[in-house]
Amino acid sequence: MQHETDIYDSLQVRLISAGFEHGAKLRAEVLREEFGCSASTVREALFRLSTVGLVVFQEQRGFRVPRRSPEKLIELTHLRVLLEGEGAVLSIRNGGIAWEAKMTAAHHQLSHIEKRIHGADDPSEYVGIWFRAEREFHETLIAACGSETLKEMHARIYAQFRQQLMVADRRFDFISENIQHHSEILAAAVSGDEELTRQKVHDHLARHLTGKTIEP
Amino acid sequence: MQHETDIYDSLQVRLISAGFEHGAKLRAEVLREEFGCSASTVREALFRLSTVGLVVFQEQRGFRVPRRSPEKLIELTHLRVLLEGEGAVLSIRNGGIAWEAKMTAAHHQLSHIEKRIHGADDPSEYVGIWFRAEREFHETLIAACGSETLKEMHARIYAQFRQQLMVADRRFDFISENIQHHSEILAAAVSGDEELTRQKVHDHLARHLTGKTIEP
DNA sequence: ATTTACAGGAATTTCGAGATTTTGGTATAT
DNA sequence: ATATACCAAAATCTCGAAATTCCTGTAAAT
Repeated sequence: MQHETDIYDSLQVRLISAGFEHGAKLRAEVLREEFGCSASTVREALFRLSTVGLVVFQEQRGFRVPRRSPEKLIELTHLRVLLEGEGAVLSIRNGGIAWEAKMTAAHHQLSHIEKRIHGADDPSEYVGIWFRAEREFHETLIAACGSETLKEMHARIYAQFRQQLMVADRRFDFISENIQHHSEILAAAVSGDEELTRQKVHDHLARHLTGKTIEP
Repeated sequence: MQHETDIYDSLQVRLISAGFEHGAKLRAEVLREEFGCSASTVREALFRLSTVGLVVFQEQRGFRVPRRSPEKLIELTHLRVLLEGEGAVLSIRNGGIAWEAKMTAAHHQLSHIEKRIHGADDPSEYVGIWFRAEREFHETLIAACGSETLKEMHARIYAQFRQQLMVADRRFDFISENIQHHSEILAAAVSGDEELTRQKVHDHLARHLTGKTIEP
């Protein structure tokens, strides 16, 4: 049996991985069929997603996928830099060897995938797997920060960030840059240099701070 | 007619201003009567509040007011310092004269109330009005940061912070300290000294970073 | 005495229909 | 031509009851 929570999760995945058009209307009656449940159940899930920012709710006029906007992406990027930088610094202080090990593991995994994408003819088939690995890497970076609240908040910002970007570039033109970025972040983190880590996190995301990432 | 949103707002207010016991169960059937609506409507509001962190939801076992915990308060304080510091710095850069004017206005209002509390026999009657003024002051501090996302996030953290504290000290023993803090923040902000402002925001909240603010 | 099994009752979750509101199109008036 | 008023279709919101799950206290078994 499908639970409300399953529907919530399922919708969340679709919302951050190009499962819907930007600005599309989300009609509970329609989604109902897909999940084989009643409209009110979908409605509840959508309501929750709206407080998370993945869905826009307007009184008496239903739910929508948020529109893409350069400004929003800039704001989200700014917050990612802030939260991820802070989380990384705290992880450096509290994480110890165990965290460093997890970091290198997560990086190994990610860089393996990124290298394959780099040499692939059709990178688009890697989209899903790359998403997971990249998220895992960034979550590991702040995993030892000691604050569940910070991690939750980061997860939300990350999700909205992804939703805004929505595989802006399926050809992965940025991938070779990214390989470099990720290993620099790893190196800085493991070396224990707090300010350098912050800097590298910033540099990694800097291209989204210009407002030129999204083409209409 | 009462709208779902009204119920949401109403519950939010009660949740952050001692309207419920910590850890109390929130039964939709019970709250239903209070609002004169159906249980499902209350349920939806509670669901939304759960994604905001003001209510804890557990599958198949309903809703609760979050328990008080020193760790949580520390985490929230840490994030407040981070977000409010960042927001203040951005406001300094973007706010201009208009923002400085609003800051002095908000501070004037707040300090007026705080001085009255300082000299009052029974300060508890000022609780509500002080809450509003204090929130207004801190919201104004970041009002010109230019990021709606940051402001939203700060509002959430602030609400959870208040919920944890829940008028921990109704006698306002801290009030004279606070008067000092708030004017130092104002002075630093208006002077345009970014690092000093960050520092003053930190100092203002520092006593909540020790884990000693909440007594069981 | 402690554990397990089994009710009966209480709370939660789901559902679909009815009430309310918005939307879009058509007619009328300025 | 533009604006306003009105109406029907469609979508949203609310409700109370049915279905499901959890909880508590009692009885039986180890």
